Amino acid sequence: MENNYSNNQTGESSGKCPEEYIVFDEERGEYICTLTGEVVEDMVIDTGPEWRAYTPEEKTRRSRVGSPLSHTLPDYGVLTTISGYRDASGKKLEARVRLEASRLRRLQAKLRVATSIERNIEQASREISRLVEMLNLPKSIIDTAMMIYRQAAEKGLVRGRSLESMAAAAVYAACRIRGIPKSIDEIGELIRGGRKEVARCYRLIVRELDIRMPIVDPIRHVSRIVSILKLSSLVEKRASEILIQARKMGLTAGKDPAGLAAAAIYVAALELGERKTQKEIATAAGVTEVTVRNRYKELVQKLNIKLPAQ
DNA sequence: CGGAGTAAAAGGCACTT
DNA sequence: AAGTGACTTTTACTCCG
Repeated sequence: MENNYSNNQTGESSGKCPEEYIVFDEERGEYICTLTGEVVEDMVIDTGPEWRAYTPEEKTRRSRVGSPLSHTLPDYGVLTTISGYRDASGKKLEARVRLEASRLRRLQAKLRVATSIERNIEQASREISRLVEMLNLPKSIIDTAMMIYRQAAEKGLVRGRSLESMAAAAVYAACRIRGIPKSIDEIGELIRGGRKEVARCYRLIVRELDIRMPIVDPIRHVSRIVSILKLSSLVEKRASEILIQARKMGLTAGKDPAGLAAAAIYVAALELGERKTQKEIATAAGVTEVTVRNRYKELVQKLNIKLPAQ
């Protein structure tokens, strides 16, 4: 799996609750501190229907529905240019006129590129909206994704790649920026290229546009997984504690946040007698059993967690 | 079946030659 | 630009209670 969890900004400073760790939790409408995991401020915000984004019926939405992509790009390949050094009747043009013609030609070429980019962006907008809707993401993601896509398009990154994949990558990037824990797979399932394509385009975007990408806090995965498995909020709380502790010990750098969250939940559920199988947790988190095992073993060992006798 | 463990594959990143 | 190494997760097993 793509290993972009690298933790460059290892801000492991143990401040009380510095402002930069306070983060808005989209799914729950709360401000939480990612260091302590506590709710900083309870703000009842109506996030509309989006709050159901992470429920089990996700599965049922996996089907490929939505408007089919149209291949009817206007002007596809058939373009008019102001050409040559002869006029309509075939006479050679004199120098001045020729200069004028070449100026127009350049202008037209520029304009053509500009409008073709516009058209491309417009189509991408449809695709992005479609993805955001199918993933039940907040509408505001569309704007973020569009910003990213626009920059990519203007840099000419879309040329030669599928618009679909680039749009999907923009959506994923937007989620990352906003700290929404959507996986590349979830987005990849909705397009033809699949996860691999999305991942490739995403990396390209990040590299070429110099976007500094915040790593997704594993704690953000916790509430999602917990709600899928219908575990108690005690488990959620305890799992967050474990993750905070793990981060302090530098166990989180370079690891899949979803895997970490899954392992923490597994441990927490075990401790609190709300046992779930590794398999259940793994699939809910979108990782493998083995990953859960590895992470969980590491957590138990390095954090000296004593598990109740089974 | 759930859990534990493992070897081998595969992916992606930071290096070098 | 291909090669290498030190990572990761996944796949596909085996073994145990």
